[in-house]
Amino acid sequence: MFSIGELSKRTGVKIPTIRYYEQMGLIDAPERSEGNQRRYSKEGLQRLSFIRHSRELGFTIEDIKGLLELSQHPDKPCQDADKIAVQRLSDVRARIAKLRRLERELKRITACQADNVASCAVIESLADHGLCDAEH
Amino acid sequence: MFSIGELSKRTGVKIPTIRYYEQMGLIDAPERSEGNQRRYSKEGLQRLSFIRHSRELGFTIEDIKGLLELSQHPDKPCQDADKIAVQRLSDVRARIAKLRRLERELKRITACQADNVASCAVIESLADHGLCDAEH
DNA sequence: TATAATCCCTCTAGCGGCTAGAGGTTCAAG
DNA sequence: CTTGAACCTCTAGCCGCTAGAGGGATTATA
Repeated sequence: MFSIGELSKRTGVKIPTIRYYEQMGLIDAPERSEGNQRRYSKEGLQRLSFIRHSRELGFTIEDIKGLLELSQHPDKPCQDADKIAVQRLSDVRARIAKLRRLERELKRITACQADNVASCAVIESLADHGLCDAEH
Repeated sequence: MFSIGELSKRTGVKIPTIRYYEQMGLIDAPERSEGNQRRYSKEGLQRLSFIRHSRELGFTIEDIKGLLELSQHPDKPCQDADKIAVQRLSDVRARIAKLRRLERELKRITACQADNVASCAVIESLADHGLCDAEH
């Protein structure tokens, strides 16, 4: 049995966030001590680790609800889980592509050699979209 | 003189967002028509374009306030602007690196061949952090 | 056993950057 | 002059937390 603080340390999820997940229905309300403090079991720990890992991979709370639901039913086909993950993968790839374009432009912009704002490439580039190398 | 709708069309910034920027102090409150509707000048258009472009590059509202402030004072040194942009560049690079790690892991995960959840790689990988290829 | 330090509780509000909707007013075309 | 689109203000909601107030519980030490 862990207190919320211990659970937090073991999973790396902050205390208010754990309570938030409980509120959102991601984790079940755990047992309580006599003094009304939360007491978690090993299963609670595992479930929270699952959630944390999923969040790190960028799944939304709603995604995770679906994934958790699935993981509770090992006999079901896993296409749903796969679909969620594939969707995430394409999100991630799109974001990478977008950030790469930004990187290119920022790199160009920050090669500013001027002394004052009047001829500063940073300001100039922001002011005039037409100066950009690429669509973004 | 543009109405807010025209300004929106020309800049691609949605109407409520323009009003939001005004509220946040990013753009000055414009003149009004007799019937109290906003009327923008060319400068308003330029300023909003600047803002939009900056937002696309991921600068925060606060960053943009600083950049706009600078752009109003062409005689100032431009190191401040450069500093903001360099900071953004390193943010962007960090995010790209993180997303690349996620991509790798998601790619591995989504190569799921199983029929049911019990042996589904997606669920499995999320459940056990130890299975990950990389730190994230 | 007393007490202090640390933990935990609930509740409410705030963050950034918008977005949506209600309920009403103004503008421009025909 | 009428109609319909565009505009106005105001409030509340989105996500995923995070912070703080004002209190009670638990635990380590004296």
